[in-house]
Amino acid sequence: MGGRRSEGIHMGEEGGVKVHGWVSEIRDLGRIRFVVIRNWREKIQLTLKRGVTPDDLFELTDDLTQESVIEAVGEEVAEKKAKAVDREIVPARIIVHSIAHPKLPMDPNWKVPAQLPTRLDNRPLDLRRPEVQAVFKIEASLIHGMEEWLRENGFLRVFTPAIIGAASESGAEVFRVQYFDREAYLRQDPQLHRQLTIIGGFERIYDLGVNWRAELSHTPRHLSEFRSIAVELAFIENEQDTMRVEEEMIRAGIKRVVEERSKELELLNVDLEVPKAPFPELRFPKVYDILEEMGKSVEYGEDYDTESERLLWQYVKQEYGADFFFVNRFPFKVKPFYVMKEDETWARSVDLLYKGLELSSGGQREHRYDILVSQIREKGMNPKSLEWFTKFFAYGAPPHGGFAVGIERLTMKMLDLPNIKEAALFPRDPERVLP
RNA sequence: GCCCGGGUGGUGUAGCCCGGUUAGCAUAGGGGCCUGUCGAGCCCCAGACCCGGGUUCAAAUCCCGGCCCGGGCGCCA
Repeated sequence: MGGRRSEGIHMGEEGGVKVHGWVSEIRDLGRIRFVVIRNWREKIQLTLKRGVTPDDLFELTDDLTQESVIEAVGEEVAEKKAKAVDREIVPARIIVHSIAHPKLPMDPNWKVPAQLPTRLDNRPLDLRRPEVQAVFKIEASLIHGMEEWLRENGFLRVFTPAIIGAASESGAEVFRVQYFDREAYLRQDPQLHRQLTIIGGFERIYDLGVNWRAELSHTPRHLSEFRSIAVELAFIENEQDTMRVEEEMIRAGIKRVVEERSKELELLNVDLEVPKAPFPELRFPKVYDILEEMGKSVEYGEDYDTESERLLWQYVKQEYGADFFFVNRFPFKVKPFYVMKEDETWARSVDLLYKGLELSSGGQREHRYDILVSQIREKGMNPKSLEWFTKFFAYGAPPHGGFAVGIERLTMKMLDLPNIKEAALFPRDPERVLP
């Protein structure tokens, strides 16, 4: 406290409490007036009575509008009569910080629900809703829990570059940026630099950061800008080691949410449990048989589609009662050059799916220089263009692997949100870069 | 990028198929009444058919184009 903000507040000899917030409702009954304020913890009702409350407080609150920002000092009512609030205060003093324009572009009280585009156009007002704030409180706890687990297990947080001089993988579209007199790109994934950090002798790392994809995706599960928690570890036996880390990290994140966000989960009507480990693992080529049994035909050696992901969830739900599951040993031909092959056809390449949605890709990476370069050729790429990356594998690379979990996707599925944009404060998609 | 669906007061919707009233309702807004409201209540007021073209005596309504939005697919986290 202190400074200009508390000027004009005098607690009085008898003391009192000080509250602040955004005006949620004003109910004027003539001789009595109620002003309900909300902040990110609670709702508080200020009760003003004619003849009891000083007249200047009535005059002050005459001009109040919904969403105005005020502070108040007063006596807390011990036996509050107000039902739908956490506290009731009889104010002795009110400070108005900001009068809101009376015509709001949407209603944070949600008497008339707004559509998602309207909400996102007016996101700062939308964010005032306790249900919306709950999503981000939960997300923060989720990340806290995952980071805590990683640190306790010897992982070091690192920052890898967001601007890269060469498109990091084939496939996903990249955003081009002007980099002095050259062209550069925003990273789609911190993948390759995590590997180079491993080669730099950092044995267990994670990078919590932003990724960009310039895909024209119009779906409820894609963002042009998203965050991932990307883990890489050295001296692994095989891809199973990365899977164990991934499932424990996720369990720790969810455990934290369950422990400290019960109020928010209840508000969102979400019944959350920490998933059991190990997560079920499905493997190619058996995946084709499972899908065949479920009436879905996918050509042997090819990748599956979105519908298959949902069918496989249905399968593991029936067989194991699980929402999280791994799919391992993808065909090498559908995965990037850097994955480690198990044999000629299949790779130690692992996806983690949650409720039928891909949450992460990962697995064991190829660390042997000659094989890595030959895999680049096999992909029809020019080894020269990737030399900036591959050359360091010639100077000592340990066996390693990792994964990158999409944070908004994890949050969305955990809370059964209908759209991933609900899990980003200010989401970016092909149509939206403002606000 | 391809395929579907949709744009009505500030917000959310009815009306559109089957063309013709003052375009209805809720909520927010303005004014009034009310001493315990809590989605407060009651009375009054103001406020809208995405843009352009076409068909027609007449278009929110039918047709074409554009713009915007949502969903499905592909790609991926």
